[in-house]
Amino acid sequence: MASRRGEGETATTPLEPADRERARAIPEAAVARLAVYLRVLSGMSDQGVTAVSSEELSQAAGVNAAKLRKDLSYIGSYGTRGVGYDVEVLVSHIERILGLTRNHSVAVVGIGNLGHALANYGGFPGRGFPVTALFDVDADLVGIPVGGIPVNHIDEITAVCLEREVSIGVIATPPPAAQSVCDRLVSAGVQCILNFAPVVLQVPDNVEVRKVDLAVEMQILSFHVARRADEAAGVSDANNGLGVDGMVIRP
Amino acid sequence: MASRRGEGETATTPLEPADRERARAIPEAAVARLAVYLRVLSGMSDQGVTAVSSEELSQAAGVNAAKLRKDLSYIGSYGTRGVGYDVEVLVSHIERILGLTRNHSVAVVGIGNLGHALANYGGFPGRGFPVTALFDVDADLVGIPVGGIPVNHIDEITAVCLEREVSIGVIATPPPAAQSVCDRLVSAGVQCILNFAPVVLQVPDNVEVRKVDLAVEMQILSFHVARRADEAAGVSDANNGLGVDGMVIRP
DNA sequence: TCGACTTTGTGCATGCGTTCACAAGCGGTA
DNA sequence: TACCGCTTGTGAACGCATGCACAAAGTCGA
Repeated sequence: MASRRGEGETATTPLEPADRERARAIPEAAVARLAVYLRVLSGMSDQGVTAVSSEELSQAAGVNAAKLRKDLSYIGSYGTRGVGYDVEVLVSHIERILGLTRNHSVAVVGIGNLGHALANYGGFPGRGFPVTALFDVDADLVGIPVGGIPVNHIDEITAVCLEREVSIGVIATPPPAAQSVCDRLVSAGVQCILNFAPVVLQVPDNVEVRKVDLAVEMQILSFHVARRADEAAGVSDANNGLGVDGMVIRP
Repeated sequence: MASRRGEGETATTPLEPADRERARAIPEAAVARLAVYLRVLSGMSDQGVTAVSSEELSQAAGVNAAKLRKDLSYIGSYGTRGVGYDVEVLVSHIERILGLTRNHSVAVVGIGNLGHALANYGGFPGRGFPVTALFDVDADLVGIPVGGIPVNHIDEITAVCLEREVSIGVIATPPPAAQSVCDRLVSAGVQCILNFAPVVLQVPDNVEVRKVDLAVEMQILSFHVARRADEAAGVSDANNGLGVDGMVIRP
């Protein structure tokens, strides 16, 4: 209702000024890793582990220990020298920094194969992201519940998103529809979009877009396959010097 | 056929030594963007566009023009100064560099919601990635075709992957099964893996893994929501310096 | 209480990727 | 043919992220 994000934001954690400053300084890459640490830590917590060292945690998360410590230092100093980190403490601080103390309701647009998969994900791994709205153009789908949530028609995006306070929109439509859907989400006040359509979305500056592009991922892998094959097939190492260091290699 | 990658690699484009050297020097980030350029260019090609300038192309791809030119320079100099690039020429060179001249057959493991979606993707947007094998543990699924391909039991991974020369494995299983599936794929000779399971996979050095982690993506978005809300709610800018002792905090 | 050992937090250096700015090169035109 | 304007290709500067190495700080045992 009237709880547009305008003012007090008192509903959630206090978020002290110092943290806010810190949050702004966290490198994007570190944020992504924090999310991974959080998952690993949650798993440990479930198994009754209460303390962990940077070495253990880094190994479980598949990163360098120094990098992990630096990442954690971005959110504050919550470790104990000589001992390590308290799992619960770390979990709660990472959750706070990542904004997981709020409830982010999610809308999925495009109930095709992928949309179904997303709708059934059921809040996504771990708590925190309830899917509260589904949309599609197809009239045959409208009204039918998927994963417990009824599908609305795409024309209702604005109304429904505002009503249910959707903060994250997921686009799983065919490419041609993506930009139009994106525009509607934006006009409904959605400021974060996760885009699965292979399209470069145009959005205002105040909207954050992340894209998941399967074709691109496959092609990157393809590149590596090709590189590997070339290395193997081509003269194993007879790249007889020249080049290597500097990109430049002119004929 | 004896077309294992052992020797001449005569089946596909010649790939001259100079290109091989160049390919090795292409930054990972640039490879990802090349894939995007390729899609944009393909779209232009379909619409009958034959030439394009770096400015136009960069705008369509959502990147900086200088960056685009540098990215293209990694694969060679195929533009014409004062004119721009020939769309077809660029398409074919990017395809070659990305290794899309070969056929990469794909195996999807885990035919749940996501697996269904992937199987039905039908070769993925654009040509080049035929899904040739599906696997699941569930005996009820085995034998039933999904997207035209019959599902095999997970125990058959090695045999089937070798037989169908699978070069890319996609893991869409629940988290606990992911590592075991990964190991099987690796032992079947699969050197590239796209992992949708929220798990950090352990693989030998010669295997390339890319992961798509929805939870992480959502959490990154959540972080930005939180940051935005804080900026809006918190005294608009009264971050009156003195941000902790810490580093950074620029005026 | 003291000392030895362990692990964090971080200044610093290194390397990679992005951005800038401009010379080189090409087509069109007189 | 010679000039002019446009666009590419790239050297160089910059900035961010990674990794190293060590001092600071805490625990544990004697």
